[in-house]
Amino acid sequence: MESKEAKDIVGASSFPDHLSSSFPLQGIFDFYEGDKNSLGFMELLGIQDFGSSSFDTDTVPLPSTVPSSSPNPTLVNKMESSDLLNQPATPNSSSISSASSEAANDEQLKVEEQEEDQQKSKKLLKPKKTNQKRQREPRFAFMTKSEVDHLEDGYRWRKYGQKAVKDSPFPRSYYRCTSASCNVKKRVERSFSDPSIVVTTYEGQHTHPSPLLPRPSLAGVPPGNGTTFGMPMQGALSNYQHLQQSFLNNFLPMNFGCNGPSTNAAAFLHDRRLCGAPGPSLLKDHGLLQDILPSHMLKED
DNA sequence: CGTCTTTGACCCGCGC
DNA sequence: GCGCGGGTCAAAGACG
Repeated sequence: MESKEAKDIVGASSFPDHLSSSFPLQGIFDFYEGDKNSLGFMELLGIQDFGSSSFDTDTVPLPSTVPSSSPNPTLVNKMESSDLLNQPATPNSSSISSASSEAANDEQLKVEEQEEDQQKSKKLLKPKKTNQKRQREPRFAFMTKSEVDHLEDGYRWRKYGQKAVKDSPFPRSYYRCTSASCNVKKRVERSFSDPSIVVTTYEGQHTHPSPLLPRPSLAGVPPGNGTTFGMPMQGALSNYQHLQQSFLNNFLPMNFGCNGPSTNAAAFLHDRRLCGAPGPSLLKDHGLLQDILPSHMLKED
């Protein structure tokens, strides 16, 4: 497990014009670690939220399917074509999980019966723990330009599988959070057309703090401190709340510790998370967006 | 010895 | 129904 800590944002790139107006979710900025030879070079290329409904298995299509007409053809085309932009954006994603659990209760008996049947008919096979239709957690993917596949994110992961990806020479790795009772998974795969790009897809949200990230300064930080960065407050963006939360919960906690000066956006994103009240209520403004997007992009007139 | 990775087999959903 | 591909399981091995 390598340690990859982005030290600084050397520059926040501006968005392509065609993106800035059509895809508010995308954040493109660069992180560089001082020593690029130590695997620190990382560039966050894009963020994508998949919502929480059932999903297809290829939500992050490989660049090979994308015409290369832009500086970042994969990302651009993918983001624009993704129906995530058109979906209800699950503003009340919590209702989904509750509905799911009710459905799960409802199906419990059927499931148990099916389990019995299955075990009878497959005594020689490994008994499945459940025949329940898999309930998918909200997923959240982003692309990073990195030399390493498995980016350190502050949580401990156990690799439980690796599969070859169709039409790609690079395998996809499957990780699960090692914390008991935490059901978060992540998939890591490298882009085919641009091997320097790593696509990381998180599924679910951590139910525990980062085990690798000491937070000595947390107690000393007044709540609401996240608004002190001078970013413009914009209108509510509830559609993105779960996206932001996923991002904060899953990715940021570690690459950017909270001890250093909050001179990089990710670090102060992290501070926001730590200092603010947990939950969506924190993110009444643009939240993540206002953090990663250049301020001029947030002005929507 | 505990933890993690590897890897082949299996399960499952989906498209044809 | 069948085949394909993605996702998961779990035994075995590696490693510190």
